[in-house]
Amino acid sequence: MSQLLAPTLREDPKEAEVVSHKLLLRAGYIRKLAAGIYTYLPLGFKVLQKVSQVIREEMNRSGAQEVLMPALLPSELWQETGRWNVYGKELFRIQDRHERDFCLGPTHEEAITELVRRSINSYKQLPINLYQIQTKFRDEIRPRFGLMRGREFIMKDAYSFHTSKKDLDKEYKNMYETYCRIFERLGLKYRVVQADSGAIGGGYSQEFMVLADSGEEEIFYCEKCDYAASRESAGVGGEKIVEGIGKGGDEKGKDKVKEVNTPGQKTIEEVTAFLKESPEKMIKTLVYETENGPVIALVRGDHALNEAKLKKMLGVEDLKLAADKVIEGVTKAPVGFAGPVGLKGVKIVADTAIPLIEQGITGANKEDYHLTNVVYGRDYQAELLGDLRFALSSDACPKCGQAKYSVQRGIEVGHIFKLGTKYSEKMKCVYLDEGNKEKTMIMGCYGIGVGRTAQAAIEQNHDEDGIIWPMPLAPYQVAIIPVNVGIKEQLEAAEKIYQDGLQIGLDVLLDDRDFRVGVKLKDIDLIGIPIKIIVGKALKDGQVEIKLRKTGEINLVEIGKVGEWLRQNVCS
RNA sequence: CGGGGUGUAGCUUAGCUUGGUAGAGCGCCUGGUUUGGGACCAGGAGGCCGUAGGUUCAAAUCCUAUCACCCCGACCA
Repeated sequence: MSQLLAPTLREDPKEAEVVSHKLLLRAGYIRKLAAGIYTYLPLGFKVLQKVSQVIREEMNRSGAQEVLMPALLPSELWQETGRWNVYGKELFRIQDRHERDFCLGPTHEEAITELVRRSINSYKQLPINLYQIQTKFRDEIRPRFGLMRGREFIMKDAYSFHTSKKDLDKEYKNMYETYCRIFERLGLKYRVVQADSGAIGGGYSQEFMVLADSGEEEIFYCEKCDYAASRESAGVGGEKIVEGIGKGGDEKGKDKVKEVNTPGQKTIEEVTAFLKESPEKMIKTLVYETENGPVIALVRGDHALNEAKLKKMLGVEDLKLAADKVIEGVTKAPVGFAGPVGLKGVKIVADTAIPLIEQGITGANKEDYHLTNVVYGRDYQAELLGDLRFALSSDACPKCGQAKYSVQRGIEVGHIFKLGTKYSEKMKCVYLDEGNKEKTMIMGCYGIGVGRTAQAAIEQNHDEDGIIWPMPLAPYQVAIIPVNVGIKEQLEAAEKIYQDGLQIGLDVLLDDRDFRVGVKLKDIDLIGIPIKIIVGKALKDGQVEIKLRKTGEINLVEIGKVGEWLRQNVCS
């Protein structure tokens, strides 16, 4: 240890905000080179290797084959799939001396598809699952929290190729189980959630979330059944799509629409305050632009529209809130007074909560006026009805109908996708089937953030003294601490135990630094080594102390039996 | 990209309002005393005060620009 580069810090570096980041820095695991770009010091690198090793073993066990692809990728491949243009600013682009375009790979669908289409042409060679553990590059809008969101980070990515949807389903399930084994072996508390597949695209996808309060995402899950989803994709249960309403029969006893003057009152807050009404009665009218023209989306005043859901409902690629000009064009009124009543020639869609508003309030499409007593079906009608809003914890589970969601934050450490033919089609990744027919391969893709997983583990396992590594992740499982290296017997005994530990095949660290014990113990605790073997006073009785980081439990063990103790307590 | 904030020694920072050429704690080096949970004494090394320009007799301090980093929002493993 006296030679190990593990520069521990007594104070928190000010660049860090979350505990896991502070601890990685303080305990000498990583050092920052630039925003979102880190050097892994010996300890940090060792932890990465531990994570990688578990991943590797489980992936291999599941039949996947390891490869290593280039990080530097030619633009041509990305042109083929169209992602050269779609990926946007997040892609690190560079040119070589001949001014040819390249990028630093943020993910490798193109590269792997290129490989497979060139080397596989028969159904007999399928299915196949190839993976790599490699550095990825993404020019993140905002790198943060150390390894949580870097611009350069290490990821395991796997890609599978199949002849049928059914075969993909089978491999997807296989990977799902593999991931469960990986995160269980790493000793992490996690949950699997339904996810939005985002830019990588394709169909079905699930995220593996490590539970932690500092997580960037909210997980909505049901305590009754196994339903869990990200905030992005959590469904809203309990509200039936109301078909019956609106064919003219249901407005008995309801007042006529009334126009009210609301000078300058534009936002939901302003209008509700002005009219002394609650936001649940408001029909929020949002104008969006899509590649198929403008669309009006309606959600309740106290709900937030989920653009991902809207996109899916409309089946469009491009979606953004309309510019003021467009809104004025559609509603013939200044921004802030839009409403669905009387609008013609524009597609209107609504959240399922909308028809349930008995007598709503909404913009009059006329400056400084709103309408009250608006009734769905009598005064306006949506072309499509569906779940369009972000779920709230008060919403019901869409799967079993349980009345309330539970919400907890989590860190996304793994993501599995059924890609389908999104890439293979564009890149003509085909094979010949039994009938000598050319078919497009069906793909799946499976990622794990390696550094992120390590950091997430710290987030879950630490105390005020530092990190408490789960055994499989610890850079060293055991630290041997001679209390005073000046005392020959202590140092020699420690060295002997060190050698024994190595022999058993453990990662052992000998703290031979000429410091006071207090300093050494503090450092080892900060670093998070699960087991300390303290060689000190008890040596004269032929004993050493074995102390557990997690519980503080101390065992006095005879020096000759240390090897046996370790075999029993660490190796198993 | 928008909003907020910070740049002074390896780390944490004082000084900036009210200009006069930099101070502390920790760490590091030397010697000594210590030695079971971040010891003590003595001595020492280390900073063109983020960078560039300007104002001034004089700038860490005032002004302008620029860069870097951190935090909050829209994106993602």
